[in-house]
Amino acid sequence: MPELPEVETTVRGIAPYLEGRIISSVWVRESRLRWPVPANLGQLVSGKIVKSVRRRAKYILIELNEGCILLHLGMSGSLRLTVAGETLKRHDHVEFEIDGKRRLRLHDPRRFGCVLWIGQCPEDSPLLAHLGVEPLADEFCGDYLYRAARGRRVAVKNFIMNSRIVVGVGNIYASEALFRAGIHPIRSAGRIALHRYDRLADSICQTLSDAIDAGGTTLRDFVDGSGNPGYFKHDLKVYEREGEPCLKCTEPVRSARVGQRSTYYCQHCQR
DNA sequence: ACTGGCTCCTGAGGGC
DNA sequence: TGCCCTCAGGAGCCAG
Repeated sequence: MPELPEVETTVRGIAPYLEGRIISSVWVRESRLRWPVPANLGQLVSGKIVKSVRRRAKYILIELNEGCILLHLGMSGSLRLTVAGETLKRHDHVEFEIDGKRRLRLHDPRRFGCVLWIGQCPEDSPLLAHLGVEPLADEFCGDYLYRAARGRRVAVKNFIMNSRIVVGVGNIYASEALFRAGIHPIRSAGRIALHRYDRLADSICQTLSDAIDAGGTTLRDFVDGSGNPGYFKHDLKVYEREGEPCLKCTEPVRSARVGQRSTYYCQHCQR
């Protein structure tokens, strides 16, 4: 399931094959994604030059010489570079042809993803305008989290998964970062000291960076732009390890529902 | 202003 | 073997 590291891995993988090139054709085989793929997507982007491919939160922005393609992988999406003639798979919903040869193909079984076109500056679009800070940016630090948490009673796990506060921390990495920081996932966000937020910010940053270095986490079906899985799964300390020994203290890892999401933690190491 | 719950969707896995 | 049920999850949206 694509979280920030998976999206970053995808962007790095496809950017060299898109930037400076022309989108020659577009095929939309299934337009019923999270929001309908614009019926005139082909007209809007065909013949346009790709200026840059970048990431904001978990959105992929393909900026053209006119307008911008906004993509989201939802939870089962992946983007692959391929060539004409490669067998289409079920759920290959949208395909872009680059320079008349290479193809960029969106595969998304659960259709939680989206492919939209934005005419304005992408950061001003409603989907991006209210997003919080990037966890790998300089302004993300313990002090920022501490200030944002004043007066908040929500569980800290939900707090760090709130994209208006900080983007890109999904369910897997939220559990992992809280374990690394020694903070219990259901502790109230407003009742955590500054020095513990310093540690949490470091943990979030470190966990995400490690996952990017490993090419993302392939739990079930994630593959990067070349179709390769990620290897961070082997580095997960608590996620999906219920009943197995904590790697710090050997107590069994516990699981609980926090905000309708499965959450993993160590009762002994996290307070 | 916050917070929690609902919703979209398909495929995997378990029970019988 | 096959059917039914539950669960997984990103994030916008809405009601309280």
